[in-house]
Amino acid sequence: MSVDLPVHVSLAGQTVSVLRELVLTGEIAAGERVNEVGVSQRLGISRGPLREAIRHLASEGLLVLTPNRGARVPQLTPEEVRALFELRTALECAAAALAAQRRTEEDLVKMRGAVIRARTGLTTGEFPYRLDLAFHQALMDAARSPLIAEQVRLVQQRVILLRASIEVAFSHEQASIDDHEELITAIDARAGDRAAEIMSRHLDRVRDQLLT
Amino acid sequence: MSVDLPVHVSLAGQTVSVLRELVLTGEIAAGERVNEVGVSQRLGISRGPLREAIRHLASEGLLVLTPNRGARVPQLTPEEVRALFELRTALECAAAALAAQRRTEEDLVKMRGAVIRARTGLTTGEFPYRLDLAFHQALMDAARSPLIAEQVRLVQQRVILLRASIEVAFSHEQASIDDHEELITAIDARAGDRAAEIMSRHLDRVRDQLLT
DNA sequence: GAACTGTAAACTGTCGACAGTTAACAACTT
DNA sequence: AAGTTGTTAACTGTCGACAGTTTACAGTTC
Repeated sequence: MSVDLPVHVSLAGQTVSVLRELVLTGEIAAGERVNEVGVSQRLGISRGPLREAIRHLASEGLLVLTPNRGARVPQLTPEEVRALFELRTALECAAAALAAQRRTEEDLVKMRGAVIRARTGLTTGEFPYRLDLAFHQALMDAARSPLIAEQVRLVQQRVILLRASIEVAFSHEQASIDDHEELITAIDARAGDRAAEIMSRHLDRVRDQLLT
Repeated sequence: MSVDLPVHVSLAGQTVSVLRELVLTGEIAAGERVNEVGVSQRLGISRGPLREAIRHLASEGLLVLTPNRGARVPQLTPEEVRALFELRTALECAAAALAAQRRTEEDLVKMRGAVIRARTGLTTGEFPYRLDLAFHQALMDAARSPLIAEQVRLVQQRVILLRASIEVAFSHEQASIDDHEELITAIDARAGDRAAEIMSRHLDRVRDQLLT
């Protein structure tokens, strides 16, 4: 009988979570440098675990390292944003196609639920991108491809980093939800190619929103 | 006038290269554990930089970490190999389609050169996968998508890790090169969809070779 | 002889200090 | 006043040592 309780998480592991939140919420702004001694003292730990956390986030693309000059939060150029979305499109289109092959009825229920919550959330003024992510997450679950899912998660994180400094218009959110419904229809019909196409158009639109 | 000379590379950075080679060549076998004190002494460095290198390779999937139990070289199950190739297919099919859009005449020359070297290399008995990689590299260059290229590099590394303990038959190499020539034809014709299809079939075959 | 318990060795996680590099500022020169 | 050089402060890179955890083994019990 295994009661998985006081899982001792290393300081480095905890620090990864803390730092990630600081970066994603914009508390550490884009372009800002991460001072090792300063942050380690502020967190009450030594530099070792903090360094590990910094390196970890750098490997996720949430920080960029410069030799002898430490880490800073990246501010992407439009060209880099386009490259990021080429990667995202490759991954999520493939996932959409796989989801069309592998989805169960339960997967469809979850995806529809995410869309409904997004529609109601639009009016109640919840964080829109959280609701958007919930749908994409449900779709990834349906695709049943753990490695693609992990890479999608990493890319989406970097997109959130972009959004930290951008306001997205209401009409755009509306259009995204419409895309999601189209996607569900295609995945329901097991039309993989069409699902991939819709996803591609969807992500092109999202990218252009972020580039304005 | 910039003369890029004694670029001081950190110990951690050098160690990443050294360790990566040890893992990819199979000098550290699959399943084997990486002892921090042992390896650091063997390399003549302290545990700090080695730890950073280990974490780095872990983020690339070349090592797996277990809390309080260090790092070992992963030995993938057939299921994990399939998942890895789903990711690879997503990335390389997208790259093939992009290459069909963006390739220049120079790109085509380089890809053809890679195929020719592969054919001659087959008889002279060079490392086959090196020649295979050269083609895929040329294709990635033609796609001009730096982030996809980086991810492809990481996935291919993990495939090399698999190959470290597998012998590939001659006929399989032959079939791969044929696929490559088909790919060049499609990319030459700017037929993105067909290029993606060929790549998909190609990778399915490679995967099945590795799973035997 | 098999299963359990307690102890010791080996290893990972963390810390504080020192060394080397970079960047900013002040003083000096033209 | 602008440019250059020298100095200093801040920060990253590296190291060795200590603390806590895991694992292996010996001893004990049934």
